[in-house]
Amino acid sequence: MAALQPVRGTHDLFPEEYRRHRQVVETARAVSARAGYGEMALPIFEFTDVFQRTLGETSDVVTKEMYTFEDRGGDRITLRPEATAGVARALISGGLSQDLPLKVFVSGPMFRYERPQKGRLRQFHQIDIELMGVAEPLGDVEVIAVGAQILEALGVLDRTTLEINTLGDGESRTAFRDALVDYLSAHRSALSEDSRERLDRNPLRILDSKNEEDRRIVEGAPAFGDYLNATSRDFFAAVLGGLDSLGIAYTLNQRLVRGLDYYCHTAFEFTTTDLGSQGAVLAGGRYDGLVSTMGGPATPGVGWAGGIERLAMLAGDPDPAPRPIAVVPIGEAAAAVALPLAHRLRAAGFVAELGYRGNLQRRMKRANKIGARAAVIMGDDELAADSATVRDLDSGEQEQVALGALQDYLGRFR
RNA sequence: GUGGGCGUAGCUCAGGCGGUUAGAGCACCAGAUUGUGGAUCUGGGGGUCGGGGGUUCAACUCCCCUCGCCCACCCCA
Repeated sequence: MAALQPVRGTHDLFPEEYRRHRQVVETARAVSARAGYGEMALPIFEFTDVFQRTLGETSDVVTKEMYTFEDRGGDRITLRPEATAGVARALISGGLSQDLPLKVFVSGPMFRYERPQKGRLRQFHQIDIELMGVAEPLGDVEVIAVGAQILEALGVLDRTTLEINTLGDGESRTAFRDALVDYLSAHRSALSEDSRERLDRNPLRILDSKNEEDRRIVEGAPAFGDYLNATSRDFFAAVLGGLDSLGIAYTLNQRLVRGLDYYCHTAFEFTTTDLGSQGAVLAGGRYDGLVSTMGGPATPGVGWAGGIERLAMLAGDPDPAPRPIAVVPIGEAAAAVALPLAHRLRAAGFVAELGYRGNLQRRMKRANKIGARAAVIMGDDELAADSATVRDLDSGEQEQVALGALQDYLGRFR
């Protein structure tokens, strides 16, 4: 299109819609703060290496989905596709491994170079918490519980399902992966083209295939549970036990997987069926190998990310904005008084709107349109009496009030 | 990246098997109402019919390309 338009997959958020986003972020910030997670800010871009190093063998594919470019100094830069790698990098470069556990809340824009669809933009927004330095299953429980409390506070928990699985520790996962690849290789010719490729690249993902024939084959595949060693089984049992004790409902889903090697133990997603095929609203897991993969000291970690757009679509309307008081002068003498009056009202904590032009009727229409709760009308008559006429725009009743008593009187409209 | 659907006013949409001034509702502006909003009535502004090219005497309409949106696939670190 010739006309000016935003870059594909990006979106303007005007105040009305942005309030829905703020509701999600503010709720998440407040709830996570009660569990001891402090908000931090991260750069919106990093050296490409920061993200690429966390992607391992699948990087060929995933790199194509990153927003990457070369800056003027010739450095390869990537707009962050998620927050976890940035937190891990900050932990390493900030020397924070001396001061664990690290408990942080992050929110803001993320970028992926993908074809947009419902709930999936190129610039999207996430909330995110990370708990680093805690190897105990209690950490997984806390992180999931905070997510559940946020969903509850947003009123969407009952429209989501918590799906959970364990990937076990490294030993278990390797054993399972080998068994799975053996099994699937025997059925290679029957797999879909996509899955034949996955078999080499990211075999666990085949468990999640939407292809019907694939699913038939997957039904006969080895089960993850059979390959878990005692350590892994105990860990998972402890996580589930913690959730049980908190009354957090979950569904075991053995097809819920993560492709990369540093993931281990718990993987979970809060999903919904209300958003088409982009069903995950808040998802995460344990990543004990991440920090060392990036070159830092071995540091366990667990966390999640939630999609703000998706959560905002599910959540109800946010609390309405406070309704303004409209200051309505009639004539120039009154206008000279109205300006400082509106200023004083704002200083006193009122939301005050002073129109910019127009006669009384015009200004009253405007006051109605912006949803003003009351109008403070001032003309020559009121000025002469050092007063203003205050009209309740809901009831239509009005009363003349001395300027000295005005703020007090307007208190009823807060 | 692949496949499908859709682009007409700020918004939601109608329309014409190619024909001269392109419509409605809502929204906006003005007036009825020169010190009173919401309701009603009257009038008004606003469109290169997404963009480019082609066919034609004539294209918003047909054809091709392109951009964008939506849906599914892929991907989901």
